[in-house]
Amino acid sequence: MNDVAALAGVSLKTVSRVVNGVASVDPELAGKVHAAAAKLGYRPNLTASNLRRSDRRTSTIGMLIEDAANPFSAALMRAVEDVAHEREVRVLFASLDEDPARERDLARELIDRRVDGLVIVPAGNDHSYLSDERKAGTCLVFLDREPKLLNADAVVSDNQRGSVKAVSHLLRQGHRRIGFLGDRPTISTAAQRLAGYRHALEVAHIEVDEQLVRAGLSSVEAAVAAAHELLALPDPPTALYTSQNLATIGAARALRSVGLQDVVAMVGFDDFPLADLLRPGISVVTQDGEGMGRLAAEILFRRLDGDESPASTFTLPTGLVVRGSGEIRAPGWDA
Amino acid sequence: MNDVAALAGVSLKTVSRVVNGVASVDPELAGKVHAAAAKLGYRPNLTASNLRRSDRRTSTIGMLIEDAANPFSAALMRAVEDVAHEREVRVLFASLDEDPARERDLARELIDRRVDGLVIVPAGNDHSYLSDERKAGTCLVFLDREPKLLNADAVVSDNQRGSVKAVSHLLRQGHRRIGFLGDRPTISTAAQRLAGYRHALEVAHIEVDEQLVRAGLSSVEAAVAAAHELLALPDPPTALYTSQNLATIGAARALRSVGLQDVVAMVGFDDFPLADLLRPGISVVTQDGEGMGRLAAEILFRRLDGDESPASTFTLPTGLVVRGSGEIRAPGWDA
DNA sequence: ACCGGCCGGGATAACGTTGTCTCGGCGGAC
DNA sequence: GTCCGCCGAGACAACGTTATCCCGGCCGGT
Repeated sequence: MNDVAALAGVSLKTVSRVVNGVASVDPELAGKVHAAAAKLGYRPNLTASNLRRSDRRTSTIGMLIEDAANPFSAALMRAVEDVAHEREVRVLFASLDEDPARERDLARELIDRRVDGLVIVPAGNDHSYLSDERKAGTCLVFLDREPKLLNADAVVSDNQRGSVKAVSHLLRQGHRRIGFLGDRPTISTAAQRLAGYRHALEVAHIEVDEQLVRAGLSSVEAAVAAAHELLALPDPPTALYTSQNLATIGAARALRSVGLQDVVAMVGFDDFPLADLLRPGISVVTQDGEGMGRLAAEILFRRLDGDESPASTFTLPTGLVVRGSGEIRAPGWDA
Repeated sequence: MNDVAALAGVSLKTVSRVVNGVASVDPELAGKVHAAAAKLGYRPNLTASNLRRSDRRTSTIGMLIEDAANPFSAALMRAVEDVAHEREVRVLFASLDEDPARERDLARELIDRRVDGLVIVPAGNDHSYLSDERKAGTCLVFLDREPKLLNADAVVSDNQRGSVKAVSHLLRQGHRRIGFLGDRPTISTAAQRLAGYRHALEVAHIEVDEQLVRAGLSSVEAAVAAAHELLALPDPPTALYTSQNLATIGAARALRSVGLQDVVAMVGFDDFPLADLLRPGISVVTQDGEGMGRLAAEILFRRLDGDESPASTFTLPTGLVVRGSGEIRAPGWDA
């Protein structure tokens, strides 16, 4: 910038003004500055600019997600990116792989990098470590899972109700022995979905058979194995509720490998591409990943624009998409 | 930092030393500094630190991709992130949606933000705008598509050979009328895949029927429509080669909607989850997205570590996964 | 013609940190 | 006992930009 000023024969400040497009600069001087900048290949240093600027904004937000390669996380990222892009804000991301320590370290680091705000799909169950940061003015929005031991905005799906929707649907087809496949209950969404399953059965006056409940599945392979175990029980379930994507895919795989896909009903939580092309199509409870991501980003930017209202949690409704697998009737049921 | 220094009764520089873990600081002073920092909730400002530091590294790389929500892009991102993470480097990303102007603007902006390097899945066909930046020392690695009018490293799939693999496989099942569905040929990978299709037919002494070639498909819906058009021809193809993910899904959808999935053969380029669960399973040519992403990132970091060897393009081989759809024989063929 | 106000541009400091230089103190050796 | 050397810590400048303040000139009004 110094060199540009020298070459254009103006002061440093005038170059700064021209670069920032301040209107009150003499067009002739501005032309000289532009010419000099072009000749020298001058590019402004946005990190230095940010350091000095009074608004202290980096035009960068951080996003901590479960795994960038996971389709649900990817949808959230893209939605957040789109909202940020409208404001010329870029996104710094990192995958957590469900590791609470990694969440803590990365959240701290991104804050130290002076991101304007942070969208977090948390891995841990204690976010009190962020309370100082929040007091210091960092904007935080939790996504998909609520914050624990911390007061902050959140956008989540109605996991429990979604579960109830899935299980009631199976109950309506006459099923009474419904298997549950899901992720580790330390993950709050997984716990809520399991709670919804229990609740739906309870309301229907069906006692939960703990043999049919397989939580703690964190891979397709684990889900396949668990589904096979359930199907091999002396009194196997006539339907499966798979409370997570990988569990759904694992169960679909397991059912097909033993040819039971038209016999055992199943409903999954969370949609996935091609679910409709399978035979039978997989019925699912849907959540609006794109909507959740957009909303989280919008809340974040509203906070950055000065919204000081109390933190709150936005719960987005789920839907039920009927494709065949969830409408398989229980044996001997003709309602 | 000033306040910490004051509270600890030491100089600014000593605080800096303690924060950066310089060994030669008196443990007693270090303790005081740590206590003061904790008391004041001091957090270092990494942007300022980076501005001043002599290595001029932001520990940030930029990544420009097609669309974060697209599974192939997502796999690339995750792979790059993993390599970066090992070096404590974070990733700033942006989706381009195949818009060359967006590519140019975002590349410039990320460079102005002083990312240490850039991994680009380019949208445009002229990267000469980056030649100044490259001369100025910015490290660039192109991913999935080679740079045009610019000398830079690249990691790509062997698209043409992969296409040949797919088409030859169909030829071996006796097919002579093979439809082509693909993306816009302005995208270099799409062009290479179309070239591979033409080449394979040429080698087999089969003239390309231009009626069977449908390029320019950029959505599942367009692919569905194009597939239906091909199937409605007076002399329809007996097999389809779909040279891209969305085209493959569109064709699978179209075939199933008219019940021809066991009659018309198909092979797709690029694998996708659940391809094996469909009936018939979809045979595909696979590319190693994770490997490509990792390699691109590794090349980038090698450059950042000072590798000055001439830029080169790394071409990764493709594989063929046989699942059923590609092994459907041509009518009357019993080889 | 003189004065006041307004506006464009320049000098200077500052943002929060680190590199460099220097100084002071302590210990060991002659 | 004195001197030298080494090591730990502080003072100061600098990174590349922008905010603030001020100055000078021009124009309009009296």
